[in-house]
Amino acid sequence: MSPNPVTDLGGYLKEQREQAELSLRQLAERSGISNPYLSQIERGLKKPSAEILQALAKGLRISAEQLYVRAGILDATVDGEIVPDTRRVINADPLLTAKQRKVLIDLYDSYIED
Amino acid sequence: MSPNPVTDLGGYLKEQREQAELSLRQLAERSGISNPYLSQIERGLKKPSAEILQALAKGLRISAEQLYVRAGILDATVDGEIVPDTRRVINADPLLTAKQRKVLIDLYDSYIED
DNA sequence: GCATCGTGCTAACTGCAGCTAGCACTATGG
DNA sequence: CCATAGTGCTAGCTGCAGTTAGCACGATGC
Repeated sequence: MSPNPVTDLGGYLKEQREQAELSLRQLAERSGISNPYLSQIERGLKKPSAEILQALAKGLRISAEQLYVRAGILDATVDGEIVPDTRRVINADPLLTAKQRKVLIDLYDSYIED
Repeated sequence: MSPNPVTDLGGYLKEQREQAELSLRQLAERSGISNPYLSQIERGLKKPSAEILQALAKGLRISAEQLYVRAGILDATVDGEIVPDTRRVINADPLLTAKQRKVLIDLYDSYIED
């Protein structure tokens, strides 16, 4: 599935941070937490609360649910969970022209097809 | 949408507990937490972590998501949503890296913003 | 009367999340 | 060569989540 089978929350966070090209301090400031604490979270020395995870998700511009699942406080897709299929949503977006849809879908496919 | 306009987490928990006809100690034991602490949570004196909420949800046989929303660590949104917001779906897609998300979002924005 | 069992609550402690201050290191560049 | 600005990390503290021990009050029952 995922290109990198990261199991731990800290490693996942670090990976996301680096892919977003943010330094520890930058992400910490954007998330409103201290940089030493973020460092400790990434190395698995401290485990953050849901509030912190929410703030980090915001700072990383990703959804909090993902982090909750990683942190083990949300079960991944238990009850008819709505994990919307991105391709379908793009295809159904009325704000896009057919051509734009195709570009986005092609780009998206190039990302997820490893 | 919600049948009962309970605003506070503690009151909501107490309500759920009483509807399940459980005493403080019973729910506390089923959830694996101490009864004084549960008492303080219900009266709003302490605010529980996500782990505790998860345990309480299990003890009450309700979904953790509801409690997370009450606790303000999850945005209510999702299930009532009719037309999913493309930007959000892209941002929440676990198959994408942060960088890829950014590219897609930027491209998407360039399409719809004009 | 007084055991005793159930209810929820208070008091007081422990552990750890999350903080501030500051260190060590590597560029840059004057 | 030293300044200074960036990186991540360690040390040490504070606040509060969550604990155990035990209190006060009502029911039941002998």
